[in-house]
Amino acid sequence: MARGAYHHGDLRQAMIDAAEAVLAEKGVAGFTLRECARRAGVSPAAPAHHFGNITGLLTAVATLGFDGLADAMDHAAEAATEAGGNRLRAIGEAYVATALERPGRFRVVFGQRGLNADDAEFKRAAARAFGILVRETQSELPQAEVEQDLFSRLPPSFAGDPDLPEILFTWSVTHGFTTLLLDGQLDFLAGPGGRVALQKLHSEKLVALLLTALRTREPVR
Amino acid sequence: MARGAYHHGDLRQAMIDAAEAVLAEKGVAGFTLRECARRAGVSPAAPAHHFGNITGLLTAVATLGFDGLADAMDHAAEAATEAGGNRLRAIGEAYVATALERPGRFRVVFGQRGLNADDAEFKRAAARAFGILVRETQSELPQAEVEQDLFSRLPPSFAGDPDLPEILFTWSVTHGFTTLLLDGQLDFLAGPGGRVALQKLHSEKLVALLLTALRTREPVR
DNA sequence: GCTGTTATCTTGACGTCGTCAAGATATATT
DNA sequence: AATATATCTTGACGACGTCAAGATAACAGC
Repeated sequence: MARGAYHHGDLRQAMIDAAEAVLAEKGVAGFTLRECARRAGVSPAAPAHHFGNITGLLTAVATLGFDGLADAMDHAAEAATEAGGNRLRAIGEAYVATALERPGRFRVVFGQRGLNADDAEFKRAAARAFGILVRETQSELPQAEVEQDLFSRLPPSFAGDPDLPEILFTWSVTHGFTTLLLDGQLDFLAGPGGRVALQKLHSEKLVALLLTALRTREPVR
Repeated sequence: MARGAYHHGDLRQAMIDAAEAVLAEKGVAGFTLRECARRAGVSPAAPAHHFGNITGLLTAVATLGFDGLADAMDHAAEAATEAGGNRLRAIGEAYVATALERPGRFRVVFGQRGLNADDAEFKRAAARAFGILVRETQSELPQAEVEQDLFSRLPPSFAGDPDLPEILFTWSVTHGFTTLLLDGQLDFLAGPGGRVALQKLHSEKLVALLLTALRTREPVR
């Protein structure tokens, strides 16, 4: 018998599914715990045993969001290697695509509704996603003699790392574009189906600019 | 007698001040209309006449947010020219600094609480801020023969513009870093006073990478 | 300066929200 | 079979956004 299969069957999973659906439909602003419970067919107080409160539910969704990003990036990088493509471009595209595919998750991960940042699973997923970004950014840097064990000493104290600027640069470009696109800030630039067109612009042009910056590595004043 | 000075004096401004204070203290998640009304010393229904509903109030704050960004960028660019500095670096620094100074405004502008995107003032402020970014990014591009009237045909239909990738690249880097910093995603990288240190990293390193990419303008595969 | 009009704010109420305490019910354990 | 534990319901509480109706203050026309 499956764990958690009592009255409902698997309320924990049902609540997460409902939460993702509500988030995708109504966004973070329109998200309510009661509606998720309603969709799962239980009373409003039922989820408390599984998640504590609404923050716990959102943290669970955010954990899935980080793991989804990490899975997509890992898979994309591997596929790029097999196809002879660039790995960093692949993970950038995967980042944007994953956010567009499951906007509910992404909005929770980087949204303003409170999360439980102390949650162990959440921290693990976040560190994993960031680790992939670190690894792929470093492998794109011109200096070949980069210490390979840098990833392994994550997460404690990344500050002072010589590659930190480039890592944050990569994340900023990718995350910034994704956020602007997903939040509709770029909608005025494009007509119908505009987000897909902008997504194409990202993978064809913005990633090229990113790679240029990383490979040049010359101080500019 | 000042416009809007009836019973309260100037409820519209008082509500906006209260909203910014609440946003700065409790973030977007903890924001309520009733608390703002309480701080302004009026009943919960009073603001309706000035803003319609809570979305109207947030839209007013967001308008201030865009105008604040535009003011800061404009001022920084002018100061940079006088001091012999780089204008695009200056507006990037101003973007980050403004967000850190008034996180409440920034969180509303780019947050998940609903805004009224049709509001005329809001659209004007948004177009103004974006226009500055467009202008300064273009002036950094190597091709000197850029059509100078490009800014003036904002906002309708920016799509298809040859410089759009670079413009979005600049915005993505700047906005992405600001968002990650303000939302605490980078807190694990730095100790106490870490945000200021990361802010310094941005202006010293990330902007340099951005300028490198813009000035090179070579397709990278 | 008085009166009517308009703008502003209060009052009271409605439905919904998150959460809690207490009780009911089904599974697990012994 | 009896007990313990996990799960869910019920009922309630205060707080929320918003609305309709009424009160109050400022303005406008004469």
